[in-house]
Amino acid sequence: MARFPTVSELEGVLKEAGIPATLQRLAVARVLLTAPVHLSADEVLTRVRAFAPDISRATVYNTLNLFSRCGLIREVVVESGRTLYDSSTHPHAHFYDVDTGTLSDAPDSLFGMVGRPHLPPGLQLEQVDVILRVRSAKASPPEG
Amino acid sequence: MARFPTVSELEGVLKEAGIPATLQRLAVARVLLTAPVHLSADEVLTRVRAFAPDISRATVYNTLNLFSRCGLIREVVVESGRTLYDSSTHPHAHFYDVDTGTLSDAPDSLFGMVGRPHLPPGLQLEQVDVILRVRSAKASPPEG
DNA sequence: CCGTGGTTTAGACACAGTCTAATTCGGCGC
DNA sequence: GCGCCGAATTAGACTGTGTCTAAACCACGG
Repeated sequence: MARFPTVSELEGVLKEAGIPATLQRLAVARVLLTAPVHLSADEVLTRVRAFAPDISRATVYNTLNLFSRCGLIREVVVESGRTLYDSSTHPHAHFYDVDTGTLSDAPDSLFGMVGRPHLPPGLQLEQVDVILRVRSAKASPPEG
Repeated sequence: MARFPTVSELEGVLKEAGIPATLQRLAVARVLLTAPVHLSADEVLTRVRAFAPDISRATVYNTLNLFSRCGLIREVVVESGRTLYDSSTHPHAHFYDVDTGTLSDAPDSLFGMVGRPHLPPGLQLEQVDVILRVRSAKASPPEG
């Protein structure tokens, strides 16, 4: 997929994924599916409330898991207790800035290893997570 | 490093890493550094108590963070709220079986992409995490 | 023997995420 | 329009990881 859907296309996107559209789900979709973002569940909740003020935390979590299971978004666990949700589902690596906690997509050139690594028999590949942990590093004073 | 240290070598290993040896730390080291394992903090705590029955949870967490910071072990966050500690610190990819929750080391051939990907300027690479999420899959009934 | 700095400790705490049981919603046959 | 039913949503309790704090402890040097 190349383009992000517009708001009016969201209902179709959910349908196509086999997900009955509800107001709450459309609100989550609007936050996560219409532009490239990396958000925590909590940030999603906050943003979604702009469109659906009464949505509950549980519903956001349910919906995130649902979307993730259906391949509409991608879960990225960057630290223990810190999960981000990525609009982009196509295989790609991530930069994670350990100082700022910022996640960003890495250029495809950094995702070389994938293809189809031959696995031990009986295993089927679900997903490949590649996280390049970086430091934005203003600190490198010694060694001068 | 090729071999895992023996129990009697542990004190030297800690010294070399700049870590004052204590009974508690030696106990943790014994569990994590003398053989290839992938353990959660809780599993470490349980096993450590075989050698140091009165060690506290806080100390185990402190020590795990300390060892990790000093490059003696490696933290692998496999799921939100599930962190495993790996005896092996050399760069390598992991298999994570999402059904059983088992983590295992992948052959080096699967870690092709590394080397030194040229990063955006001002970023310095801390660590590369590659997790191949697999399913042990007894379920593949249709498509027959 | 005492002081000092690092280590350990129990328990409180913070937070992400899940679960449960009850309510609400939305479509459908009547 | 009315009532029904399964699905979706909800509040709030709950769980499990991991951190924090303040006190106790320990080893060592003076």
